[in-house]
Amino acid sequence: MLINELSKKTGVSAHTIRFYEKSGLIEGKQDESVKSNNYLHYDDVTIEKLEFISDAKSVGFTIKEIGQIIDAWYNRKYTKKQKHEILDDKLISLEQKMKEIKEMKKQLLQFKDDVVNNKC
Amino acid sequence: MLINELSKKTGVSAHTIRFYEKSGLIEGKQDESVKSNNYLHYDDVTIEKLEFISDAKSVGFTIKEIGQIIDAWYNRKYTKKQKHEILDDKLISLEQKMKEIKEMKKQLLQFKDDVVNNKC
DNA sequence: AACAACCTTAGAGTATAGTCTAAGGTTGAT
DNA sequence: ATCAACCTTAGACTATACTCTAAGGTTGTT
Repeated sequence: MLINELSKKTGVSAHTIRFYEKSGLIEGKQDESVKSNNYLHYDDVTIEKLEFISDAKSVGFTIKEIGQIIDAWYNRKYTKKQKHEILDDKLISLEQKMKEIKEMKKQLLQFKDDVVNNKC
Repeated sequence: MLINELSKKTGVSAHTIRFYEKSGLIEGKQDESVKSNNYLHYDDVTIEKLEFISDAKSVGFTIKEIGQIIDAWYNRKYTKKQKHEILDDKLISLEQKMKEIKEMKKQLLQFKDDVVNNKC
């Protein structure tokens, strides 16, 4: 599919898709049999990747980190061991985020308590 | 205390402290008895606020959101009801973040599994 | 052939959150 | 009085992650 269709299927704008492509997160391929244009074609894996990118951004991963994860997932340039290292590293950072959120939750509940008791 | 001392006590640079002050997150006070300068003085509550800001940034809250929370905590411009609404709203967004992180964790574990089984 | 509706690249513009520099005034010790 | 070590404001600069515009080429239908 071409960029517009990919955009419609994922809800990600064509501009943003091109930005992700420049950033190395996704990759379209030219149809070798067509020489008259340089239109890029995208496959269903790219849809999966864009969905993943959206989720990964939500949890606070940067483009760079998302790139690492996608590489650990789809790319052939890493060994199994390297892939595990990358993914384990991200899993640890998720645990950290989780811990921070729990602490922030406690803090906000304390604030609510302070409001009730006129402590602020 | 003056800005440099506050910076040393919190680990937040004087530049960033000024940026937070401009953003409305914290507020120094001039010593009314001294007319020769316009040095701003900060109290211990500002230390608490800076520590809170750091934690709140870690969980992904924006400066604007952090400002709302600090206002709900310290400011007199809201009723108790309004303060609760703001804090409850942020608590809900923490729950949401937590859910997203748990899903991302599952996803990354699946990726690890795929690596093991040569599915990618 | 002409037209809409696509496609491309290059580069400018925006928002967020700092980070730094410059220019100038104040304080406190020598 | 002078000097280091503070303080101030204004504004320029940076990185991240988009978001948009311009200029030009291609495709498919009429």
